[in-house]
Amino acid sequence: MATKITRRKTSRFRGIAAEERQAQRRSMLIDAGLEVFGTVGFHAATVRAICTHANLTERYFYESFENREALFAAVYEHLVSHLRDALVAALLPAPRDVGTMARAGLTTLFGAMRDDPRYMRILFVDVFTVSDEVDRLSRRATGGFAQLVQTLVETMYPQDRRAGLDPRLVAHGLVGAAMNTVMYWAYGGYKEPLETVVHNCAVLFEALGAYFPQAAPTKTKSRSGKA
Amino acid sequence: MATKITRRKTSRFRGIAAEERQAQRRSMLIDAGLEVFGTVGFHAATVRAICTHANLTERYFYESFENREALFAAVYEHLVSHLRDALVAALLPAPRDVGTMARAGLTTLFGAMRDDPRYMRILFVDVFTVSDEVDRLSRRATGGFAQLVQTLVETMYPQDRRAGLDPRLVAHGLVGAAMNTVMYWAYGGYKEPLETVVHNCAVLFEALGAYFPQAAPTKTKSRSGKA
DNA sequence: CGATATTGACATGCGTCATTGTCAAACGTA
DNA sequence: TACGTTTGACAATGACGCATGTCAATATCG
Repeated sequence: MATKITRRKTSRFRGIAAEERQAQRRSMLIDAGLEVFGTVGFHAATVRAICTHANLTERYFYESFENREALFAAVYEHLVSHLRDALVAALLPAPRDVGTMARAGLTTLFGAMRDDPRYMRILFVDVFTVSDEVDRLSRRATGGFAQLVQTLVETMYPQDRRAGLDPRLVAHGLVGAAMNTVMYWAYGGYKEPLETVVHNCAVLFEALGAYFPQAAPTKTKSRSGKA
Repeated sequence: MATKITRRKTSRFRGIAAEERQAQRRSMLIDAGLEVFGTVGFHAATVRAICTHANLTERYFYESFENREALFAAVYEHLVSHLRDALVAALLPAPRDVGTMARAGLTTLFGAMRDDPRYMRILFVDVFTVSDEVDRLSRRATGGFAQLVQTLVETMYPQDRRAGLDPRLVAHGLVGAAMNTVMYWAYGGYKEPLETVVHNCAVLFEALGAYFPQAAPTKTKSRSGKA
């Protein structure tokens, strides 16, 4: 063959480096994935539809992602980290009070769901049906949120006040309450004001904080036999 | 062609009437649907696999069901009505006390989930991703359970004690708590005893019963500012 | 300008699965 | 026994979608 090999450093196209162009395409695909997965659901989402939304051809899909499942995982992680950041930002400056913190967190989460209903479909519905691997991903994520709630409860209330309760179970219960509340809200078309929904969910957190059935509160109080 | 037409009434095969045979096949398909949908999930379940499990050929599938989705709907309704019956049976004889009734109901539901984990996959996971029609089905079903909880709460506590709360929202929150609790339990391999899980979930019901932030309880009690 | 890199539109191969159809064997009844 | 019914095994068809490949048009840079 030809002995002379012309090796050219291209690396720039429309003024943008190759690496950055690729990163942009990946980002566009994640946006498109959010749109398509979040509206028609994972199983009805075709690679073609995603690429059409991203204004890219299928070749570029496989440049950034192994397959449809991999894109879903990326979208999912994207949303989770976004929510986690927002949650932390909302909780850090809040007063160290269970009710107030619950309201701050729930306001952030519920607000995000109302602002972008596509989140819900991805975070709470499809994620469990994509694959075992994505399922594990979601366990870690919701476990992380439950961990947050658990830490909050454990910090707020000393050991002796929550005797007989398993903080992990309670935390997952509270997380489930929030999830189903927001889903009900969404299905009804977000009729109720955000504050109302937050309030009705936060009450569960507050009520638990005020009520520990087997507790030995600071003030002597007869433990009425059965709960 | 032949003028004589031999019309024979068969109607019996292996001693069973045609109608009953068909009903049996339908029932076997529902059982197989529970097995396959409940293990690999709806989207990975093929008609062939279902028929294999039912010991029937594909022809008989379409004799009883329009398509895979129709079978799923039938399986779903089957499970829901089963659970509803069990729940009513558990609640009717129970004392009219929120904590006790919650425990009775949760014990029934959680026990059913542990006895047959396939239920969970169908009732709480796949049902939202099958189709819009099945989705509506599920809204009605969970709405029914929430209605039950709501009625319970409204009966137990008079209007003035739940001022500021929307019973529908609270009920959906509690239902979500139960759902996520049992899912966490299942994912962990049902390590904790049933009573423990029930207790940690029932506490949410009880706590709410004992705590109405804007309530004006019968006994005068200083409303200590924050929870 | 000319060579190469990059892109976009589209085609192709491949496998899977739903759904219908074929056919012979087993069965029940006259 | 003889005939129509019921059943089970399996083939045929057609649609769909993933994943890869082709090719011309456009952009970049020496």
